[in-house]
Amino acid sequence: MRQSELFTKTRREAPKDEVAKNAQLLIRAGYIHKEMAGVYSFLPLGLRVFNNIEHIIREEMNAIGGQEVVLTALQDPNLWSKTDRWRSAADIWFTTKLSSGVDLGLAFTHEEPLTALMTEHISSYKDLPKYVYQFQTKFRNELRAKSGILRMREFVMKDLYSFSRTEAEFRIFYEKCAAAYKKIFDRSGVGEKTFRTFSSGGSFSKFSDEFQTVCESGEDTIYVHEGKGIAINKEVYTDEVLAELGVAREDMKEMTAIEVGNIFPLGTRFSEPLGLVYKDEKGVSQPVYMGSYGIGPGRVMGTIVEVLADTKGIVWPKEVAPYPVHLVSITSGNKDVAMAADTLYDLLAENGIETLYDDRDLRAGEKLNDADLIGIPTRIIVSEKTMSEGAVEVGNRADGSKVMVRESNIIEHLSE
RNA sequence: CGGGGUGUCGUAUACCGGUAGUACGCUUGCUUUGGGAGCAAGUAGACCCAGUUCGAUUCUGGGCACCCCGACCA
Repeated sequence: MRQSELFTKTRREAPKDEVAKNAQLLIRAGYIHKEMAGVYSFLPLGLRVFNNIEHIIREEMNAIGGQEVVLTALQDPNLWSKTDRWRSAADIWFTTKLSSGVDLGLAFTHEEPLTALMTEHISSYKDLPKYVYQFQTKFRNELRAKSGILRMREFVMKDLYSFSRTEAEFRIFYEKCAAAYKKIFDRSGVGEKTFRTFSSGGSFSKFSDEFQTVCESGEDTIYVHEGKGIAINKEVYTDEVLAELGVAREDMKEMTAIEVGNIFPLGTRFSEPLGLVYKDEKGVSQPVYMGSYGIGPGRVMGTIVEVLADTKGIVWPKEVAPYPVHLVSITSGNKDVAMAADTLYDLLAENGIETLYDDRDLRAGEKLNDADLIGIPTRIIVSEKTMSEGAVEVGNRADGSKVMVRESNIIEHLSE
């Protein structure tokens, strides 16, 4: 992608009404646009990052047997009445009406519709277990949207639902999914700071596991045992829980964190009222044992920015970066440099290396500052200086290191 | 939803009961060119509705929007 063609522009200053680091940097670098409080559009670079995160999640969900679907955002209140959630969740619903006057809801989660849907496909123990997931827009009427893209009113969530015969069978998948989540956060570059955290189960169950990324701008307080890698959410931080997890209060460190994912047992909370049952080996009807597993790719994106950005701008890990390589020409008005950079851009493309190419006719300072802000991991600079050495400069955004690489070796160097 | 705050060119800011200024951006020209360069000439602005006033961007009231703290958060 030639930067001269990219419709988004960087900004020197953040909008005055954005305080969250993630929003300030993502807006300045042209990744997102604020539509209104808690509602953001994703622009070309932002969408690429979002898609990369989605891709990681999709791969890991497929690897544990997930089957992808897309359910609807418009929801039938009748279904929600069966689980008694149409009214109980009223404060979070965005609701609307058909022209006939019938109430509709905009989905804020999908237990009800998916459970109801599965009754058409699950009837025998032979049909289980099954794992179904989607990336879908959720609408939540949060009383207060905040923290940029960390808490939005409209956002995409990956939600997976497991359908198992028994609690024991459910538990096996639950642990598999926890391991998959670990991989997802590792690949997203925040693995080191993300803890599986013992938490309350909200209205669904006694407990759940949240994945909490330690970060100053987090909303949650957790207690971490660094040696054992055990973390407990403040909401369930009791002597009883400490004893159960085999850790002592004095070894726990208080930290603030961002909840980037959670997994929890649903039991038969939804299968019973919605009639999702199967016949066991003896022909006896049994309710399906369910679990729920969520990650918001947008929130992961914001968290990466919060955790990894430095004073110059965003720092993307390789797998989520909008482009792996940022080619920057510093022409100083020299057409030969521009031509050499064009040639290198073509070479990279021929070798399947997706590149953001800053071919704009600007001074070096502006281009380099923009590159810092945008945060692509590898930067290649072509200038009079590098040409005189018959090489290009390859820089690392994260640690600031630079090496000169002969142009004939560049592809080999990048594929290392 | 309770409390607090803020609305001025595209962005960030200043001042003011009477002519709204600056920087960046953008346009044109010249110079410059490895860390947001210089000169010159342009471009563009008071959230909305009332009220007070000779006159309101400024004061008052209402609305709307946004931000922060709290509560809430499958």
